[in-house]
Amino acid sequence: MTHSHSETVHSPDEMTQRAYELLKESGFKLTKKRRELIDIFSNDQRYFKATEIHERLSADRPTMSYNTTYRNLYDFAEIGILEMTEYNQEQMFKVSCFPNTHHHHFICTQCGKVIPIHACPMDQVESDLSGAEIQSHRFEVFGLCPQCAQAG
Amino acid sequence: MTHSHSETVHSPDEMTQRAYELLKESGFKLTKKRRELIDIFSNDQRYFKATEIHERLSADRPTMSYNTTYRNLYDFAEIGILEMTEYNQEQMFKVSCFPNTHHHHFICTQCGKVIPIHACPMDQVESDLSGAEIQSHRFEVFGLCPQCAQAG
DNA sequence: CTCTTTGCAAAACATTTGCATGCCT
DNA sequence: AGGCATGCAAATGTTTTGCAAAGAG
Repeated sequence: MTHSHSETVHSPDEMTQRAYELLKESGFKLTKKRRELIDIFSNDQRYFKATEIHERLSADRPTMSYNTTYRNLYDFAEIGILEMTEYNQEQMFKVSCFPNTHHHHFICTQCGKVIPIHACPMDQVESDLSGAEIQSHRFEVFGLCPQCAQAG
Repeated sequence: MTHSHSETVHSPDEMTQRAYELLKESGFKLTKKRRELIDIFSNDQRYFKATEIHERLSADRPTMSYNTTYRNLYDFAEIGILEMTEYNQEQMFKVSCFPNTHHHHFICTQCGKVIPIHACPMDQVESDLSGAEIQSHRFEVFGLCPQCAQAG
């Protein structure tokens, strides 16, 4: 086990604590199901499909129902516990990077792992967009991570 | 009517001809329904929802069925007649930019209009991604276009 | 004790598929 | 004529909703 990209990989405990704080700040209750959900994301800081999450939660323990899973995933994304994006025609979820400095991601389309990208294109675009009201931007690079590229 | 961003707005005829060529090259037949579909996109070079397209096709003429609409939208995206992206939790479609030089877009989240962005961040990211196999990238800026910003 | 969260079931919605008929080339 | 395109209807898959019961603070 090497620690590549250790700059953005935090310990499960750190991520879990951060998630609990965000729940509290936003007035959500900390339930057993939510703890299980947060555990999955904290222990594997990559992108998951909603169905993958639901399967994991159903594996050994009593199932978390689909609607509760979805409700929590989307709620968590809204309050900043999770990052959400879409690729391979699927909605994907990952625990938010922490600390939350602005950055972008390379995302492995096979395993969901991310590699941080420090360049941000926004400083070069303002000139093209005078008069427009910028709300958000998205910059993502997709491909195979070094591990998946070797395996394939 | 001013011609802002005229560099990427081509005449409906140009877009239509280009679409017909792409259909032919890819072995698809040019049907009446497909011509209607292409007309909509050529005459309004912005992003549309699939449902919006379907409604337009159903407005005065005999309806194009949903499955034919979807089949064609996704087929057209695959052969390069359309560009496809996702925002506001919806799959959106727009006629491809022509000529097809590499660039990115500001997209108005209200009306679907686009403004080209000429900067591409990819030249700055390679160093972060050694060992990875890059397949694609996505860079999009969202907000309100000058017209929608003023109206709102 | 109160209010949120959860489960269940069903609804809503978007997309896909199989198959018979119809239309381009 | 032959093969792709289309419509219909139904299946699929994902996300949402309403409501009663259970759990957290």
